[in-house]
Amino acid sequence: MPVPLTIGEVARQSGLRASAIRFYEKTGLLPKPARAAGQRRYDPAILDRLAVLEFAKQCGFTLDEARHLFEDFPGDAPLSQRLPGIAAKKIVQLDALAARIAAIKERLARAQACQCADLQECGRQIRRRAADSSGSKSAPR
Amino acid sequence: MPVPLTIGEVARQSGLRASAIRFYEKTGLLPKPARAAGQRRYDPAILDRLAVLEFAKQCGFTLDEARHLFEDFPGDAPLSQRLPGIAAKKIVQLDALAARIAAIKERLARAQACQCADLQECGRQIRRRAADSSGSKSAPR
DNA sequence: CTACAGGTTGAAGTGAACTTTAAGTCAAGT
DNA sequence: ACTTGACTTAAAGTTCACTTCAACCTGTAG
Repeated sequence: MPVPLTIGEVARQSGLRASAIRFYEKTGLLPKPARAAGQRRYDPAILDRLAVLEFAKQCGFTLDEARHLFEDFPGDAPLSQRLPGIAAKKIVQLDALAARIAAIKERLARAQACQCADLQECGRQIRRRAADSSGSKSAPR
Repeated sequence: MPVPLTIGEVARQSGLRASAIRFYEKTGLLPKPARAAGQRRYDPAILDRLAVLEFAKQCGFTLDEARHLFEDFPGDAPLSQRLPGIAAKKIVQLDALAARIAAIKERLARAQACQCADLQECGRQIRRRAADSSGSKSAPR
């Protein structure tokens, strides 16, 4: 029988706040632990579970997505079995985000080097470019 | 005298909702326009201003940052004069974000290919790696 | 016995960027 | 006169991931 942890000890060891742990439990991300005199007592394995949750959060999953990561699979399936479907979508999103970042850097560089006489002209040029790129794609006949 | 636009027309032409335009005005991002019978009447130049605002938003500036972009400089200075200070910081942020994205993709790929027997082992390995990379950097003596 | 550290709860608050709602005004068309 | 559509306002609601609050309970130390 592993030594049970109080919520405060789990918080210390995981780096989370106790309030976050309670919140995760309330929203179904964590199972309800045993109680001693009304207080939560956690199996140390909770720390592994929280690590997986942190991993998911750091990968940009919402808590809702993380819940699916836990719920939609048989009890102890490893990440290699859980991840494929959801991770593929996430990677597409990440690639899109990376592309956007590159585009933003380009736009910032351009704007910094603009030759406009005043701010209104900057606005006009931005509008012109927006109209160009959304209106007709490359070759109007 | 340019033809004044109602808020609805500005909304149509800018792609924003009227509520957003009112919100921007309330929070000081847009000047208070003239009124006719209580209704806002905009100089079409507002569209250029909104374009600059959209540009700033798309570059990842918060509305607060955008406000500074407008306020901290003499009336009509072009972006080339407004941008340098704030854009440099933003580019650093963007580079950091791009690096994080790359790191996330790597972590996702790793996790998809993990050899763990069960989810708890995944958690253990994540914890081990986290401890490794934060605890001692590269070479403990 | 009392103080105290830590735990418990539900409800409300946070911040960003808006949207929605309710109730009202106004000018033009029929 | 009446209806319609677009506008006006302040206030409250939305989403996400929590935190903070107020009021309470419990085991241990002195």
